[in-house]
Amino acid sequence: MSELSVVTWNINSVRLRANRVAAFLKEHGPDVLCLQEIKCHEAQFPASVFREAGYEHMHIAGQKGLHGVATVSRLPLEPLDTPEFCNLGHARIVASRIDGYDIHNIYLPAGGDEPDPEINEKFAHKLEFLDRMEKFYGAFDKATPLIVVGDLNIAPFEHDVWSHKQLLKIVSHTPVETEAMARIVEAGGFNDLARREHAAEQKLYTWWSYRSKDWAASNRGRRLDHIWANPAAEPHAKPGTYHIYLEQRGGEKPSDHAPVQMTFGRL
DNA sequence: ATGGTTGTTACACAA
Repeated sequence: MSELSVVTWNINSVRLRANRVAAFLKEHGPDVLCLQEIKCHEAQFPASVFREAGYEHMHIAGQKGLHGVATVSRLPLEPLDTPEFCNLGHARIVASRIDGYDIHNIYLPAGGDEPDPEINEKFAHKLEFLDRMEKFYGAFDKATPLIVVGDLNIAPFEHDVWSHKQLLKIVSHTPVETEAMARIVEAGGFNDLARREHAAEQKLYTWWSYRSKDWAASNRGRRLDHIWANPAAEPHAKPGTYHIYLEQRGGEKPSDHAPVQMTFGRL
């Protein structure tokens, strides 16, 4: 095998959607699946479902009922130290090395409703998390292939939201957030692979609110889920392989996020 | 402009 396909998916409870995930793995067979919002402890993670699907290697950081991330892999996985982006001890990051790539799987804080750190401590937490990411990735060795994926809860560009104008004061698309994200991308030398693959004018969404009668008809989405490659990894990201599995937003009991995939060459 | 839905949990809260 000469390729390493990586999928990131905010699953919004892995226990509730274990069967959906297993069917997805059976149909599409990515090499690596990075899940966010597993919403359970490590011990409650449905590991047998993944093992039976051929994903024997797992790195899980869970907590009771909230947050939680897991990276599962067909290939051997080496757990790495967890970058300390969260100052509240949440299970929001797992770092793993798979086939020579460092893969950081991140669930960035949503940040609450009010985009003012003075009155909303969740937003302050989000900004602190972003600041720590900028410092960490600025110091990260650019020669080590690094892929950063996850639900970053920010839609950075105009066409990453259904209405730029209407969302400028909505958490996930405020200038203070999108500018912080731009600084992280700059510091790490990252390439936002969705935008490497698609023109800036093309609308791209990976999340649609549950609070909509018909998510597909109204299509008021945002691109919150990301796949970034640093300078050592980006040349190995295969052109034309970026994909959003829109159909996973449909069907019975979907997550509010769709899975997103990119394929890399084996190092 | 407001309220709309979902998941985990325990009699709200986070998203």
